[in-house]
Amino acid sequence: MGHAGATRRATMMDVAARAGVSQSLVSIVMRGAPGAGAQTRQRVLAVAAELGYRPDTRARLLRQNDSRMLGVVFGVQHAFHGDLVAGLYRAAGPVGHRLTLSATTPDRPERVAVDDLLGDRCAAVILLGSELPPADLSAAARIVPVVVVARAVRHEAVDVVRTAEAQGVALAVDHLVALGHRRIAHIDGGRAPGAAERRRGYRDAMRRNGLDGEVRVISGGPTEDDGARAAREVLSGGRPSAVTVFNDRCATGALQALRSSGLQVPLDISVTGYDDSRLARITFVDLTTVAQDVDRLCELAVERAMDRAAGVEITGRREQIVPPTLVVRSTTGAPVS
Amino acid sequence: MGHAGATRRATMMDVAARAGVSQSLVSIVMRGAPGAGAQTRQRVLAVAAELGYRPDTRARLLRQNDSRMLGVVFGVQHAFHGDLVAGLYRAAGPVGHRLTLSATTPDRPERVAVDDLLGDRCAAVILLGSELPPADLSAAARIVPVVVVARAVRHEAVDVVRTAEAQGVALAVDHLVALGHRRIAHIDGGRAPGAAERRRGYRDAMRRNGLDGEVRVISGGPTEDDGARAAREVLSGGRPSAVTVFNDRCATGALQALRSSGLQVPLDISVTGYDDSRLARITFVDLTTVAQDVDRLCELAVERAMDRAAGVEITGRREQIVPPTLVVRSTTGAPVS
DNA sequence: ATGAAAGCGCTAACAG
DNA sequence: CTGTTAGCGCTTTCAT
Repeated sequence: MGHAGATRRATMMDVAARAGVSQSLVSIVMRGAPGAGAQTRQRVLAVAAELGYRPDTRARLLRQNDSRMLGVVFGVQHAFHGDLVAGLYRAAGPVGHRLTLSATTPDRPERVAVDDLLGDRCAAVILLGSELPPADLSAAARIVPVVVVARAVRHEAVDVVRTAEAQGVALAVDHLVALGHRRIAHIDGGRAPGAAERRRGYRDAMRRNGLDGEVRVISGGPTEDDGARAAREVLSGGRPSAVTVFNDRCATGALQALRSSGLQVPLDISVTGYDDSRLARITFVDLTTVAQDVDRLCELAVERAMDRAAGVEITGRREQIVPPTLVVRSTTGAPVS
Repeated sequence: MGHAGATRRATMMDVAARAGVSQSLVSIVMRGAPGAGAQTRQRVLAVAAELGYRPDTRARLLRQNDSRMLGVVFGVQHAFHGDLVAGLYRAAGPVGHRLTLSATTPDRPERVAVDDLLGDRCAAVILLGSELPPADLSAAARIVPVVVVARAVRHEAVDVVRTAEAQGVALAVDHLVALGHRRIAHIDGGRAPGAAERRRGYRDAMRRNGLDGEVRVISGGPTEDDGARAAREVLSGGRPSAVTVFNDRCATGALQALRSSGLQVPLDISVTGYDDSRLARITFVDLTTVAQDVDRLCELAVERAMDRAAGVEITGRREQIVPPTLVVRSTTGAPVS
């Protein structure tokens, strides 16, 4: 057996008829509102279960005209976005909001994903790592409140919640300096999101530690292969005692290349990553890395989205910046020097 | 400025009033139906754009009472599910169906994700790698057609679309045998989904190749750490010349452990993975692996879901099995022997 | 080519 | 405690 096929789904009317009550009473019972007798309630619930009845969320929202629903655009093949989506569910549930997801994929550009959401009458939309051009951002923001997470977009019409990227790299540099390192290089992320700010964070931190003369940026990228390539370049130019890397994937690639050229980590060279992704936590990688505060980012994003949707007056900056933390593992140590 | 805040979203009525036509005409124009003058059409479209108007998908579906919408439950932190979701969008778009996503996360069990979808009046739901207990599966299937993808659930009420897991490992074994290997071990996935069938595929393939005596299964698991642990065990017991591993993550861990104990891959030992994940494609991993046919899996899943939703009579088995392919890269080669 | 009116499944007054 | 009624924003006859 299985599902009947083209059979109509049960409605409140069906339940009402079968339970011998009015449709409004069924409504009251289904949403647990006060105003129904205990046994009526029970009978209705029994019939509903028997019929496999589920209230139609859309009809409900349509009527209430208050969607209490947040749209989320995310890259379904982007691991960090997965962590953020999980955090958003955690943040939205307790405050009574649902999430409706719209994914970007290689064949489904962000514009399409956002468009989809706009038809869903979300109270607000949250864009993870948005790369939408300003014009599209404006267009969306005209229709619904827009909150961008984990991307430093500069747009007067949208709210932004993101990590203090520069500070993350600074934490890594300070940690290495405290261990006694001076020749600290940086493998950057090229034109990847956040790369510029992390690069700047490295430069500033080096300067702040009086290491202007030691600044050395090697061009890398977001992938393992970028890291491996960059590592080979690092070695070819008077080896530093430590290197801060754009992200964990890139750092993993660099680690691999470093080790396969005979170096010991962290004995000969220390390495830090960024993201605290699952990659970094693998026992034999065990990478010292910078962790973004996912829960905090998500809480702030949901809160801001709800406030905008409710028309709350917001004082202060549209950009909220969350500090990262350093997770020390085993790829950093004192230099032998 | 940004979004006005608690302002009401524009409706068809607003557009109609501003354009000086009836609401029905706006409806005709917005969905591109025939029956509107060219200049009227233009004026309406102009007003809609000016007002930032978007038709309400929910109201539309509610009225049409034909959702043309497929619900998808997926693990948002599961990389392979990301690939499948991308494939589902590709498959559903051309046949005029939308997707509505509901994610499982560490705090959001599959039951909750499915429940959410049931209120959305999807025509059918597609469950990726479902681990729902039979009772829950039955409950869902009573309400809406259910298609499970990438998991060999055995349930009379649901359709299944999955890869011929056993065949995948058999491809790997045959490839190794063709290269001249005989001592081929298998690092399994423990109790992970698909592990049992892949283990069986290994055993059968060995037998078919007359290598019953060489069968050796080492208990592993789905993660890199599992692979590393298993690899150390492999080495401690009379080293095989090749090993087929449960999945790419596990294989990567095994590779790492093998190499760090001084072995050359594939010179001293060949290794195969499973999944053809991004991991396998990294240049310095470059893993020979088994690829699932994502597009085919998704096409079949969407087709089946639509057929069930439309009440099409389905003859033949409820389970559709898609053959995998072997992707030969550089972790396999002839044994030195 | 255009408009009026009914109703999708539900919630929210309001009556009894 | 229970039923009646009026929409939410849209599509869809059916008139005009």
